[in-house]
Amino acid sequence: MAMLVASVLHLSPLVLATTTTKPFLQNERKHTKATTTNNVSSSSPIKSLKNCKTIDELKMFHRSLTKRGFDNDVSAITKLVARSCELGTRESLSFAKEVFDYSEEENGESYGSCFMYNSLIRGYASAGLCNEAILLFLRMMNSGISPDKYTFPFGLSACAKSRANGNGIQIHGLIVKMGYAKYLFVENSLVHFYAECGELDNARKVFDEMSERNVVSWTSLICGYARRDLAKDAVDLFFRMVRDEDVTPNSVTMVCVISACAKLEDLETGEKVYGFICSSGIEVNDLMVSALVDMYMKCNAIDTAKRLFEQYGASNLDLCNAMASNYVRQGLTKEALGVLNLMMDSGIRPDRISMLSAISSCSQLRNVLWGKSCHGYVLRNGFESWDNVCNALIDMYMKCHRQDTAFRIFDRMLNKTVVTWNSIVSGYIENGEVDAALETFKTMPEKNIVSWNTIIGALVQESMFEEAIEVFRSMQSQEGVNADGVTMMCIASACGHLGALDLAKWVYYYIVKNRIHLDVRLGTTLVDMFSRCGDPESAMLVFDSLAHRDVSAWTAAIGAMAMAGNAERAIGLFNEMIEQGLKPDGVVFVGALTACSHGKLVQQGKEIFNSMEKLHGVSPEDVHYGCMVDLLGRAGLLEEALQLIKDMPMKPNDVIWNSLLAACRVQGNVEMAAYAAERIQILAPERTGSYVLLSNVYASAGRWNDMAKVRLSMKEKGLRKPPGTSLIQIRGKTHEFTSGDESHPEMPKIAAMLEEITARASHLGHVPDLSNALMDVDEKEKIFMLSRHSEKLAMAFGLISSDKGTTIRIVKNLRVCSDCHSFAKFASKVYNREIILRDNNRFHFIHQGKCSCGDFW
DNA sequence: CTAGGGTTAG
Repeated sequence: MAMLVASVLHLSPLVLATTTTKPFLQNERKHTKATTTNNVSSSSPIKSLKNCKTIDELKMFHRSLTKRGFDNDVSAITKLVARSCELGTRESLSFAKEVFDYSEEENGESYGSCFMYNSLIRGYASAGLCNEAILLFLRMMNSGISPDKYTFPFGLSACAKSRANGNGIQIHGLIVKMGYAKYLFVENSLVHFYAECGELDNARKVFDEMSERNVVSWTSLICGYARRDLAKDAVDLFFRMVRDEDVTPNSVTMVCVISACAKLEDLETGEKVYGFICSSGIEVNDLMVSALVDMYMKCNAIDTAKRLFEQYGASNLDLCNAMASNYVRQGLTKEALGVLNLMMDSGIRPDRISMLSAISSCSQLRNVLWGKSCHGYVLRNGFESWDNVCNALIDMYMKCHRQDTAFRIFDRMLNKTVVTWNSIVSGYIENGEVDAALETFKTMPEKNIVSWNTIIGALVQESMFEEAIEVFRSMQSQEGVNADGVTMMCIASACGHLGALDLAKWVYYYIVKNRIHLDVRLGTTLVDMFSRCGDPESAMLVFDSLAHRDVSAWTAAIGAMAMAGNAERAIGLFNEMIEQGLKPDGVVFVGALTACSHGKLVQQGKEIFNSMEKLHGVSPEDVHYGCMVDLLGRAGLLEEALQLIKDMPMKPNDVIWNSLLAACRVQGNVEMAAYAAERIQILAPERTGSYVLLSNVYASAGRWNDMAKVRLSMKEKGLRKPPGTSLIQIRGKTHEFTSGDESHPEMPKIAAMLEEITARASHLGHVPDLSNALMDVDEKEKIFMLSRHSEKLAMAFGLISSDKGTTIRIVKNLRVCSDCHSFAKFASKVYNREIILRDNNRFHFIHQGKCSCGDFW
C-alpha cells in the first residue's frame, strides 16, 4: 500500500514539494499517546479559582468550600459555576449544572443569581447544547430572578444556533416588554438571531429601526445575507457601509464579506475587497487568511490561493482544512490528501472537519483501504458522534461497494439528516440499484433539492428521459423545493436527447424567469440542448451570452454548427477559440474534424489534423483517425483513407473500419466495403451495424446473392438489426414509433396518411428504394415494411396532428434510411412543411424538397 | 459578555 500511496502523491503536480510519501494517518497513533491528560495529584494545594484549569481542580475547590461551610453561599457558588462554564468542556458544564441544581434544591427556587444563569446559558449555547441553554433561560424567567442585559443575547444566541425561531420571537417580546431594547448590543443580538434563522426581512426591520448602529450591527446583517443565497446583497451592504456610513469594518466584517465573494465566485469583487483590507490596515488574522484562500479557490484562482497558503504556512489547521476541502470539491483528491499529510508532518492533528475532506477523498478515489484507516481515526477520536462524519463515511462505504458497513453506520446513527438519506440514495445508484434508490427516495422522511437532483440525474443516466422530466414536474408541485443549476443541467440534457424543442425553449425560459445562475457548465449544456433539438440559432444565442467560455463550451458551439451543416462557421469558431489563447483538447478536435467531414472540407481537415501534434501538443487518438477516415472517405478518397488506416501508429479498431465501410457505402465501393466489414467482424463480431451496411452496399450494387449471404450469417450468429425508433413531440407529449409497430391509437389515420403520400409520390414517379429493406420476404411485403419505418410513421403522425405550416421535428435512433429521406423531401414540398430529422449522426433540415445534407450522409 | 472562515449528498 505504501507504494500505492507514494505513487499517488507523486502524481499530483499541485502538492507542495515537501510532501512526504507516508500514507495518510500512518503515524497518527504516536500523537494519540502524546496527548494523555496530566492528572492533578491529590496532594497538590488548593488553587485559587482563576488558576483552576481542569475539572479535577474545580472539584477539589468545591470540596474545600463544603468543608468550610460555604457550599450554599451564592457568591462562592456563582464564581465556581462561572469558572466551570468557562472551561467549556462537556464535563465541566455538567459539573457546573450539578453544583447549581444541588444548591437550588437545598435553598429553594430563587436561590440562583443572574450571573450564574448567564454563565450557564452562555456555556451551554457555545458548547452547542442549545436546548439546555433555552431550558435554563425559561427556568430563570420562572424562578423570579431578574435577567440583566447580558441574559438576552446569550438566550438568543442559543435560539439562533438551534433554529428555535419560536423561542427567539418570545424572547424578542420579553426584551421589548422589559425595556431592554434600548441597549445596542441587545438589538444587535436580535439582528443576528433573525438573520441566522433565515428571517432576513425581520433582521432588516430591526436593523432599520435601530436608533444607533455599530460595526456589529452591520456585520450581523452582512453575515446573514452572506450565509443564505443573498451573497450579492451582503456585498452591496458592505460597500454601502464603507461608502455612506461612518462605520469602520473590522476583521470579522471582512471575513463575512470575503465569504460572500467566495459564494458568488466573483473574483473581481474579491480582489477589490482584498485591496480594501490591504489599504485599510485591518489586521489579517488566521480566520481571514482561511476565508481568503477559500475565496480564491472557489473563484478558481488556485495559484493565488496556493501562494497565500505557502505564505502563511501549513501549520494552521483551519487554513489546511480550507485548502483541503476546496481541493476535494474540485476533484483534486490527491492534492487534498497531500495538504493533510503536510499538516500532520508539522504536528497538527486532523480535526473532524479535516476528516470530512479526507473521507470524501477516499470516497472519490474509491479507496476503501484509506477509507477504513480514516474510519479508525474517527473512532479513536470520538468523531463518530458527529452526523456529518457518519454521512461522509456512509457515502464512502457505499461508493466502495461496502453496503453492509455503510448500513451498520446508518443503523447506529441517532440524528439521520436529509444528507444521510441522500448518501444512501446516491449509493444505491452508484451500485446500479436504481429501483432501491427510487424506493428509498419515495420513503425518506425529508427531501431537498439534492435528493431530487440525484433521482433526476440517475434517470437521465439510464436514458429514461421521459421519466426524468416527469419527476421534475412532480418536484415543481412540492413546497419549498426550487430547481437549481444542477436540476436544469439534468433536464436540459434529457431534453436534448429527446430532441424536444418546445420543451427546450421552456427550459431556457424557466432558467431566465427563476434567475438560475447560468454558469459555463449549464450554458454549455443549453448550447448542446438547442443544437440537439435542431435549433442552432438558439444554441449560438446562448453561447454568445456566456460571460466565460471554456474549451467544453466552444466544443458545444462547434458541434452545434457542425450538426447544422454549417462547417465554415464551425471552423471559424475553432480558429477563434485558438486565437483567444485557449488550449484545445482531444474532444474539440473531434468536433472540428467532424465539421470538416460533414462539409467536405478536405484541405482544412488535413491541416487541422496535422496541427494537432505540431502546434498544440495533442497526440491524435484513434477517434481522430476515425474522423480523418470519414472525411477522406466521404470525399471519395477511399484509397487515401485506407492508406491512413494502414499508417496509423495504433492498431485500427472496429470504429475506424466502420467509418471506412460507411464511406464505401456512400461511394458504392463494394470490394473495399467487404474488406472493411471483414475486419470489423473479426474485431467486434457483435457489431450488427456492419452487417447492415454491407448488405446495403450489396443491395445497391444489385448483388442479391451476396446480400443474402450476409443476412444468413447474421441469422447464424443470432444477430438482429436493432429496431428503428423515432420520437416526435406533439403539444408537449412525446410519441414513440418503432419500425413496424402499429399500436399507436391514431394508427388508422396514420396509415391513411401514409397511403396518400405514397400514392402522390408514385404518381410523380417515385420508386421505393428496396435496398433498405432487410427482410427475408417478397417484394410486396418489403414495400409494406418499408412504409412502416419508424421515421415515416412519425412523419405521417406529425403531418396529421400538428398545425399547418409548422415545422415537424423527429429524432431517430439509427441512421435515417435513404427511402425515408426521399420520402421526407417529397413530403416537405407537397405539404409545404419544414421537416427536421435528427439521426444518430447528424441533422437533416429538409425544406421544399431539399435537404441540408445534400443527399450525402 | 452581541458579529466570523472551513461542513458530507447531486
